[in-house]
Amino acid sequence: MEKIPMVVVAGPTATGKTELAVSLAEKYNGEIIGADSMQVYDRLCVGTARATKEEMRGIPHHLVGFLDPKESFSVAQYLPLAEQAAKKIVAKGKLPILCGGTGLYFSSLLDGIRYGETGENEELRLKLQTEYETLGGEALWQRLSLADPRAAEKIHPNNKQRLVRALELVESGSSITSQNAASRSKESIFSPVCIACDFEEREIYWNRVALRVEKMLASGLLEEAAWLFSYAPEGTAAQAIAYKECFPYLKGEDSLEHCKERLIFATRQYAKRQRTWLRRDGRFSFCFADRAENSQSFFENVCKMVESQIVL
RNA sequence: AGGGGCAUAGCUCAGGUGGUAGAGCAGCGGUCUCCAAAACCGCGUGCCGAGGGUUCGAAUCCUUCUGCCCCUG
Repeated sequence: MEKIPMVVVAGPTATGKTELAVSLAEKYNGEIIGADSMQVYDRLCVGTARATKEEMRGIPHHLVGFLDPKESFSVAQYLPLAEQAAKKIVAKGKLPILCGGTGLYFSSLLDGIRYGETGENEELRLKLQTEYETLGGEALWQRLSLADPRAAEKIHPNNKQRLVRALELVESGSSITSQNAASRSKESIFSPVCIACDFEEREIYWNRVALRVEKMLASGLLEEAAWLFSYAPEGTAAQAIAYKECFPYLKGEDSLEHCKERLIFATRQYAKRQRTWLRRDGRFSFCFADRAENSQSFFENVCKMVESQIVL
């Protein structure tokens, strides 16, 4: 089967992915598919730095802002939707442009991983979470190391989330984590050009982050956070950076200054993890905006790269 | 002007009676196969303000200088 050509625009937050993706879509007759675990939510615009109507410039965006913030969401649900969207775009004779910062989402999509067969077992998971609290991580880890030694080897006893998930798989009898790696990955249906937006000078990047935080506050971040806090304080959406940091202020537990500072730190730390992910993925070429003379030449360089690697 | 206090990591600070320094935060590196903007792991990055003295040995004691803070006029 013919592979689907795709441009992937990734990179840490606040590096200009959105703008670049829209420009590429305009130039190459494309449509954008979001690859962002938080931008999927409806009504969370400011805090997730979603493209505004004006910024989209009429380019269709898929998998962005379509989900109620009360709903939980995960890679497993994302992958089939993204694949479907890509196929639809290609069927229209257009170029799919994947844009977003969630490494697990875009890497899994590009690798053709299927999570579907080993679904989650809510009841068992809750039980295991309780056991983690009462028995301790070490005890659960021992259990995992008997049932699935190879998985245990890779998971630290302190890592509650992964430990519980691995045991959930083992004890629900569906499969074991270490076997999944081989069986779940199929051949990728995409032929991607992968671009990672970033800034070479850390100081320049940090200034952008600080500026963006100011802009968010000016655009009504606190109001959005207050709404989310009353509407869905527990779900996946409430974990998002920006909202999470606003909550202590809204509850009157901390000053706005302090929350702002913590938001900046959290954003920087998140960006660091994103870079680690991108480096490890290995498919991405880093494009440094602060290395180009201006935004025009930056865009031209990216276009050259796209054209050299993809048949349009 | 006189008296007192403080100068230690990027920041906030620990370092009884002398044995060349350590926490938190920040930072850096990493893991990742259904919460991933999550969760987790690893790493101290230092002319201890400057000079002189006492001592085998000074961040620690003495002294001078510099800078900041407080009090009295």
